Amino acid sequence: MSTTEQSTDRLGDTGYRLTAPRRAVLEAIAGANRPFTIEELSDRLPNIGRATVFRTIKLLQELDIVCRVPLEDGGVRYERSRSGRHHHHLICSECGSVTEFSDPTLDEAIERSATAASFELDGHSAELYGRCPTCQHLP
Amino acid sequence: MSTTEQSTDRLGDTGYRLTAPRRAVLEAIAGANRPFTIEELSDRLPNIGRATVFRTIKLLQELDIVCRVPLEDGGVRYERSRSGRHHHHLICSECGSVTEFSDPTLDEAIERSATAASFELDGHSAELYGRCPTCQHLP
DNA sequence: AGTATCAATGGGACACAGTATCATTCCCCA
DNA sequence: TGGGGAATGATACTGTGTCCCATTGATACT
Repeated sequence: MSTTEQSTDRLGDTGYRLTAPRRAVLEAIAGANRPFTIEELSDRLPNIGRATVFRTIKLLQELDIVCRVPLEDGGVRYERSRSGRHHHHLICSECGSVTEFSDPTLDEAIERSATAASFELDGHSAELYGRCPTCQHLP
Repeated sequence: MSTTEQSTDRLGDTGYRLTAPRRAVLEAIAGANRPFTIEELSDRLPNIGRATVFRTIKLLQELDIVCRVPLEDGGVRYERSRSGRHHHHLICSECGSVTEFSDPTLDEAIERSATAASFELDGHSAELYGRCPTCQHLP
């Protein structure tokens, strides 16, 4: 079963309607080979309203099908979530690639920090910026 | 010595000019009692161009006098940095307060995650979202 | 299958964050 | 005290995201 099929199933299962625009967005995301902006996505879907693209991406984030990737310069890109679960990002400043990783010890350290400050933790974000293995040896 | 004076000194020491607009921004920041947006800051400084407010905040971030606080909903606020050093944020979703904290074990966990992925780390961000001690017992 | 309901859409206006340009100003040092 | 260069301000522009509202269409019910 393709990832697009998995995602449409997930939409249906959660009570959301399976509309043509949503299918089109899912297909465009499946076809993207690197993190994308909404503008890029919207340009690839000229028959679909920009507001709908935003709404669909928001929905897909809630379903953990897509994740938001905050860049070091304040910009934002989105990427299809590989794991569909909680994770963090390694973001290469050279090639822009985004790698997901999960690390329980990192999450534990975050929880300990919150506890130490008597803070009731709801969620967190952690992004690591640097150079991926491929880009380390370039100028 | 006031925090504003400390900051103007820091500007002078680093070779930046001490101009009237920069002093005004520093005073407005010192007078802010909660994290602010650029719009709010700009509104409080009607005689100062918006571009200058942006430029000054960017400069103050580089000098670790001000820090950028990314919110859970994607919005951004800024706050005067208390420590002037590397730190993370505890952001209360109830009252919007921002608490700085430093935790070497958290930074170490981040470094270990990068190393495990053969990633050359340049920087990172980590924000914790939840409820501060004061807001935990509210409805 | 036919239809009613309400979620979803499209398109434009709007809000907010941030940058680019460029003529003018003014800080600082010699 | 004057010259050079950094800083300013006004405006235009880009990008991200939301709001509104009339219209469409997926789903459930008969």
